[in-house]
Amino acid sequence: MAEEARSLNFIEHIIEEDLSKDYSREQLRFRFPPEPNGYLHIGHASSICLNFGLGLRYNAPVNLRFDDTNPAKEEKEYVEAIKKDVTWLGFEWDTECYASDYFQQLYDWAVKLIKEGKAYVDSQSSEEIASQKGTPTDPGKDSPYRNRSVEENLKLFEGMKNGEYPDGAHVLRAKIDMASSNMLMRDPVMYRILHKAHHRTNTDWCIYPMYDWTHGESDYIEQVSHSLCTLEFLPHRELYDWFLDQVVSSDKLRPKQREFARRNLSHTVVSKRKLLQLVEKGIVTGWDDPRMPTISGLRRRGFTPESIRNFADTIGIAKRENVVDVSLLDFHVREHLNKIAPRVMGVLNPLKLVITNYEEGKEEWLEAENNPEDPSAGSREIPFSRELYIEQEDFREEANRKFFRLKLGGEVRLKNGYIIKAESCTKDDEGNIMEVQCTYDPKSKSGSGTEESLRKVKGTLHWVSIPHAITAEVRLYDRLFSDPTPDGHRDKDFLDFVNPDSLEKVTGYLEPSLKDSKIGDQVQFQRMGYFNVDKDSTTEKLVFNRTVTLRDTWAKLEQKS
RNA sequence: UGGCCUAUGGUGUAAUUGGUAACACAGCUGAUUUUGGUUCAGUCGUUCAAGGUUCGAGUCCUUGUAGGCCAACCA
Repeated sequence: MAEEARSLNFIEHIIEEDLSKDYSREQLRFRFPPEPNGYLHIGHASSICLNFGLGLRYNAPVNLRFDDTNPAKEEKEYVEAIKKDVTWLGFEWDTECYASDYFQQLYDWAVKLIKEGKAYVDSQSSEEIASQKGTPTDPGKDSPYRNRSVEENLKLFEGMKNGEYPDGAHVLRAKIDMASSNMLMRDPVMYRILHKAHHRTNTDWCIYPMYDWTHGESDYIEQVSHSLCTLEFLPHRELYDWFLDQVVSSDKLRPKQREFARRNLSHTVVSKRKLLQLVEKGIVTGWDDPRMPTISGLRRRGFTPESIRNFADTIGIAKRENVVDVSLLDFHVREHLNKIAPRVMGVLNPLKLVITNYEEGKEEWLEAENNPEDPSAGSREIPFSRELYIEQEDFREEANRKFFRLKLGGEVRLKNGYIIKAESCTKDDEGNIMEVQCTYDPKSKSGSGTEESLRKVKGTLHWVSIPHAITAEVRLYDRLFSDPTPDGHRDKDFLDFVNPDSLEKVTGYLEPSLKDSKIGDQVQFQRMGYFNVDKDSTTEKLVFNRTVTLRDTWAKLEQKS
């Protein structure tokens, strides 16, 4: 229903047009083609949501294809991590494919090109080849090996395949046009020699196909109808089509490459090289550090698949450059977590509060609803006693009317408990407030229905009973970079913008119901934000991550004044 | 001294394909609220520039401007 109300993005317009002309719905097929050389990040999430979203929309299969043509960089470990991330996001691929499964077919086609005089073995060094390539404004020069005979090419290529030559001795090049205005058409390399074991084919091959030669042909083999990639591949399209021209038969579907702009997120970087630097320099603890923009980092931080999918849907897809504000991602997690996260109370910056007219040693169990957004979530009981913790920020000796919290002589409600009045406070030698003494109105108990309980007081504070509180390590995260576009400055390195305060660890005092929390559990610490239980948690020590704060209009007010 | 892509509020994306510039976020007001949360109501503000075609242009044409991509045996 909602889907029909949504307007189409430009890719969907292309598909609709194809459908109205020469494509049938059954022919639609998509693919998500990561190279297994690193972890997926939020940018990949957009691409995943685009391709799998299209699959869902058109009821078309989507392949997960590993573009594994460079054994120097790729590992099985990444394959597994990628599969886990895609699955976690909530998508199901039709077929798990590997470009390496097509090595033989690709080789056979390459032989065909050689026979047709459309490919040749070049025996120069990569430097020599590069120097002949020309520049975007100057045409290139033909290689001295460009006109080798078919027989010689065939023999050399087979020798390459059979391991008769060392790395770099020869390459196979397509014979296209050294004067093309498109650099990629200047006799691109199709194969290089690489005596390196592959994570799937092991040492079966010592020549490996290049991206351009592999990608379109893989799409063709899998009969992918729309091969979607990012804008920097636009110049590759001409070559993609040229390679396809060499093998396509008229009774099969011919794939189309179309390009969209990659989504950039403010206050973050996504290039693998830069992410790796963050890990290697110890700025973060690993690829799944909750501050990382990797899928695994976001997962650990407490982001939900739904929130990431909604985010991707909202930002959409287009062809212009963009920097999406992270606050939009925050919005989507809050939106989802607001619906599903149970409310609990936890004090992160404690200030002792003593209720002087509350009987010493007495304890009461107060009923608290688990989620006002979801009545079916039920309620639980929380202990109340004479000595409590509240947040330091929730008490001031003096404050103006805008301060809806506790001040001397002022009243406030303790959430799910009683209305209290601050009477006095004690300070240490330096003037720091150490304790607040207050009185409570015994008839004002929440939910008791008495006249006193119905009284409106302006502020409501969360709290925790000191004798009942459990402690936990709470990790408070802030954005990793202080600049919206850390890698967008020519004169400065992105590392110059690392936010030194992106992680703060505090001890939290939590209501005892949290004692049996499991790794991954998500809760809202009322008035503080959404948190989840980190994988570092043990039975002895709970560790919480703050996923995101609550919207905080008070903090904004404070900042202004 | 090249080729190609792009240009819509602070941000991202739309616009029945030439017919009232809309949606979300952010911002600001107010209401509700036992979370300064949520929810609700309202508000702010936009077609890169100049020409042209047309009854009518964000959309088509021309010129300009700005930004991006292209010279890995990476993907």
